[in-house]
Amino acid sequence: MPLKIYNTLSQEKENFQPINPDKVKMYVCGITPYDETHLGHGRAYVTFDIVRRYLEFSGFEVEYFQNVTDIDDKLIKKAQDGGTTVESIATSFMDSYKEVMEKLNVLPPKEYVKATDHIKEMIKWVEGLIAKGFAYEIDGDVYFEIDKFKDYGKLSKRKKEDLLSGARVAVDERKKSPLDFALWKAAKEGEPSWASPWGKGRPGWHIECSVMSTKYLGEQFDIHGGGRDLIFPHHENEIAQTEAETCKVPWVKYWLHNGFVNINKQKMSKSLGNFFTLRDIFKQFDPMVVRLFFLSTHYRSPIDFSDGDLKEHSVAFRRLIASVMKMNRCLEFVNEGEIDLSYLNQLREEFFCAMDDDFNTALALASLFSLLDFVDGVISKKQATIQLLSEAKKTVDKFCNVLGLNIAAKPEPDDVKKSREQRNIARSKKLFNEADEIRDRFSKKDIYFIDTPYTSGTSTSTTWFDPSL
RNA sequence: GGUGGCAUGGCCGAGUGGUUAGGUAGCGGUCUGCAAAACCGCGUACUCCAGUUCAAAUCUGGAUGCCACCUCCA
Repeated sequence: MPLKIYNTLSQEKENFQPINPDKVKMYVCGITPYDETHLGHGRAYVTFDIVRRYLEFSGFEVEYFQNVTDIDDKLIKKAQDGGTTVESIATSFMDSYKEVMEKLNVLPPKEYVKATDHIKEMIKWVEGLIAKGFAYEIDGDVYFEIDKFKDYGKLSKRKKEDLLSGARVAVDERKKSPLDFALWKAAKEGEPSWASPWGKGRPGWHIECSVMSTKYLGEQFDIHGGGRDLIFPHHENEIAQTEAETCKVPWVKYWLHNGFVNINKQKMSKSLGNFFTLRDIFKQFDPMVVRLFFLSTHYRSPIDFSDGDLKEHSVAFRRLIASVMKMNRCLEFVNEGEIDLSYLNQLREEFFCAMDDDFNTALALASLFSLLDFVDGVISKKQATIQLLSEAKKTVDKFCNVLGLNIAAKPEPDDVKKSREQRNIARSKKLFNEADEIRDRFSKKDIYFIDTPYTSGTSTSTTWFDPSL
């Protein structure tokens, strides 16, 4: 089954065929590092991490870039209020972002490209648009003239008239159309600025993505992603200015947008005060639990967040870890033997079908859990074989790798190992009080001993696991 | 007002024109000394109305409700 991807541009799932058959070029709108990384960022970048991982798994070489908007109004304001510089704020929140992403097991892009490193290219680009008649300057500001670009609205499916009637913004009378957007903004007193043909100023928000994505990926590339909210105006404007400048259509072949994180069915936002940073959430929940929570809903649907949901996924994640540990341990005890692997093959097929269908991770998870059920059942009936467990393990590893779920077994700490063995000796001597005491002592520390039916001489296949990272 | 989307069992959440999603919670039972986050069994759900069809929760139309975007935002 070919990979199908929902394209916002066509509003349909399309068979995925990159421009170059072996290589996928992908650009995702990154953050403006003016505050802590929140749940919404987590969802977005986990989504595109899945896209990237699955494309790589499917045999493509993926070239993935993400931008950093390290100059903008919010950063300027924060710097002014805090008596510090835009640069130091941006650097520190960017570091924090990278740390959080690493915890979520999000693979880094090839490069995080910074807007402020590309000012010259942006100026050149704006000059080009003016020369081609798509842009005009007023008092040091440069605007893109919407009416010159015929396809305006093709991504967000909006007509200019509709946009005009619904406009909620105060209209700047100097602009030719209220919808014209800034390519270059004249500097106000005390703002960071760069010299340009139109005086001191700084780039508008949208131009950086056009300039940097085409610089690193070429004038046409495969995938451009971001949150749903970016469809309009950000991505719409990017298309206008890019296709106007390069005359190559389409600029981007597949547009992907992830759904939002909601709190009680409402969009999470600062103004509503229903805002959660990942750093805070990680104090209570393992990052892999958060990742599992994201994966349990299709990436384009809104996902409602609550404490209870994370608790449910904590249980599910523990179960996953417990099964994996059990599998590993039993592998040391079981014998050779032929066993029918057709069910495993079926689950593999289902898993990859699900992923091929626009990255349906929620459905793919069902295959993962069915596999755990199957293996746990076989173990508990004492019918496992080396062949089966090693195949199952390989499969679980593969699934988890595609999903970015980190299930790597931690080395067993010395005290755990010692106590586990001690407990087994106690059990063999039928000193059950002592055995139970040991198990209870560790379960209080969130470390669990689980017995399985396999034994070999005096040793037993009791395993341990610690569901935290 | 315009545009897009959603309504599924206690909760979360996939999906298909007729056959078990899955997770989680609950109930009953089982094994192993016990325990388990283990095993076995248990829920015939799909907003409402009309239509298409042999058959619709799945397609069409309408209604109702909810959400998002149209302003910085993942």
